Amino acid sequence: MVQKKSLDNRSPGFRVPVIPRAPRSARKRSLHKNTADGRNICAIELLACLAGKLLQETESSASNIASEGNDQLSLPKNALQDQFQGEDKSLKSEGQGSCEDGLFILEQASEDNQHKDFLKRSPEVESGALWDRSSVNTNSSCLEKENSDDKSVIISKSGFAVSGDLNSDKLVAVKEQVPDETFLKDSMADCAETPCFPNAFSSRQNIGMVLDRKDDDENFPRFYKSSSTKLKPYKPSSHIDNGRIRKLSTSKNTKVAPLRKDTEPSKSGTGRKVSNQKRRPFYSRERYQQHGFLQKRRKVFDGSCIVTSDGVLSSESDSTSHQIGVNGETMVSSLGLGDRASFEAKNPQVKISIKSFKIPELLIDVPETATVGSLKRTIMEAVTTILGGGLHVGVLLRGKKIHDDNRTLLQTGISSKENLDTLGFILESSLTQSHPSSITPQDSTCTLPCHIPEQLKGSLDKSVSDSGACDSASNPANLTGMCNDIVDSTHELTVSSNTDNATDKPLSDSRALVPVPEINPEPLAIVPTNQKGKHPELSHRRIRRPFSVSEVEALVQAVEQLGTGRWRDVKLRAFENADHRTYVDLKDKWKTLVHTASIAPQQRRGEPVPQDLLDRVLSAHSYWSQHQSKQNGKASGRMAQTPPKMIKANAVPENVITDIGG
DNA sequence: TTTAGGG
DNA sequence: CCCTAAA
Repeated sequence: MVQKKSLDNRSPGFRVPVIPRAPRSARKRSLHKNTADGRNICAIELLACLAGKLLQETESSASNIASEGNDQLSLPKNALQDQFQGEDKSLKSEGQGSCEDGLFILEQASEDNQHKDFLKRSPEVESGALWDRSSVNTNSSCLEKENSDDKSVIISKSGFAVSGDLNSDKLVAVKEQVPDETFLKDSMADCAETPCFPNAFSSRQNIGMVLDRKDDDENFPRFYKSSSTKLKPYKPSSHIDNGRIRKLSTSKNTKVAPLRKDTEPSKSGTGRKVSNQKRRPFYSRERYQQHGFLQKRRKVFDGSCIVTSDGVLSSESDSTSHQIGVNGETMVSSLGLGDRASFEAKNPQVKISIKSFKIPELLIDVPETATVGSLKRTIMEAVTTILGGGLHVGVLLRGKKIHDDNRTLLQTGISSKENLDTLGFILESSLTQSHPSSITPQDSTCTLPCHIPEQLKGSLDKSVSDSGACDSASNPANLTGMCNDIVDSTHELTVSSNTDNATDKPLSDSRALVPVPEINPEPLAIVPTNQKGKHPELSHRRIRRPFSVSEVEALVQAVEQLGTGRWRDVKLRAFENADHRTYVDLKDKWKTLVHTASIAPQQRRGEPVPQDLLDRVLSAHSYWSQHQSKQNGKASGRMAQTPPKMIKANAVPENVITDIGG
């Protein structure tokens, strides 16, 4: 996108990068929502768990569909209804709500076989199509109402959105009514050989990504409280009109994006406001959240098949080992009830089943005119970037992080049943400078292991606070609803270069990503469904968006030519279309660039900036320091006389320090 | 609004 | 990135 401005032909221009959200900048804002949320999560997961069991039960009795790796668990309508009754009801009704409630309905008229087949070996697996499908399937299995010819699946964007009435306790109770483990075990045995899911889902950690929109604080509460309505992904017109949106969006840079494609570039403005008025790339926020999306799937584990709802529940068939279900950020485990004796006798093994990992929050910025296809790719890029950017796993036991990597599981207590229940894993971004803040044990707001790591909280908070920024973009429907065929050729959203570095390795893992929910092929008008403006004061800090190398390049070039002190011009010149970059940002960036260039490479952080660029930074910096850019610029109107780069390069020998990096 | 700097 | 004093 962006980069319309020709940078003198010399600059390759830059593209607005898709930057994975760096947890590092997690701002701890109010945590008010967290507590409640955390509870709900548990409730949700519990319910999901229940559903899983029920499902299992139903399934087994109804003959095994396991014939060929069908990952789609179908759950007879009745079963669900009966079991959930009230909850179900509320759920459904909620599901019918507008997208604001985070629920979508998926009309899916396909046969299991198709899906199975698809999942098994679809060439699209790599393209992201899998995401769509898997999402569908995954979700389908959660709450699926099966009809003779078509199914309606209620999907929760942000997890199992059961009614707000449910609380942990209640759920716990419910859970206990579920068929015993043995039963489950048996029923699951049938599908033991079934490749429950594509490779990605079985042997390696599953990564679930929840694309969700958190428009504003209201969302959380609303999400649970729900009330009414019919289902539809979104209503293009039922909400605020564009004008309204725009108005609302102007307050802060990171607000809602206008739908319209608009108009011509505003001639003068460059500041945030102006930017907003101009075409503003819709600001999307995909965040994974701890709501724990309802993803139930089967897993084959040494002949046993575990059905879990995000790790809430897992059963083991192998008495000599433990199986631990991992769930997203936090994972829950349950130790089989098998006899311990034989277990200890042998060389005990701790089996850990990671149901899914949620990837850190993603922030994607794409133009309104971007196609769904490109959006998909963008997301994929972002995801791979995150994965490749250096993720490491953190192990939590009883809410505490285990730092000693050399200790054995036995030593750390991970092998003991009691502890397994409190075992958790968390993905942490290496990009995050933040020291893995140890999770506070007190976090366990709920009875069950539903620890919410600080980081998570942070991001949650952030999302909440950033609320305004999100919007439609995250509307799942927009993300995956469309088919890939539309693979467009518009490169508007080419992902930034900074993804390059990391794309390699993770690529292969991309399959493991389990995006989530979504769907509903509908026009993707990006409709900011929420009207914010609620708590302006909560207004947020803009999300951190590291400059990509190309951006830096563009900046450097512009400064070389314009000099420092003319940020507005720089902005206009090189970042006119980068609405999220204000001249202040550019100025700040330059500031940091200068600093970066002055320090040893080892001290630098973040995506490394090519040394040559840094050299240019120093050159330009020193040059303009002596040449009062302002004066020159104004006076000559053109700085031809004071050619930046080249001249400096030669004139300023200091630059030669290049390799040293300062 | 834009700069310039400190936070 | 944010916040602001100044210009």
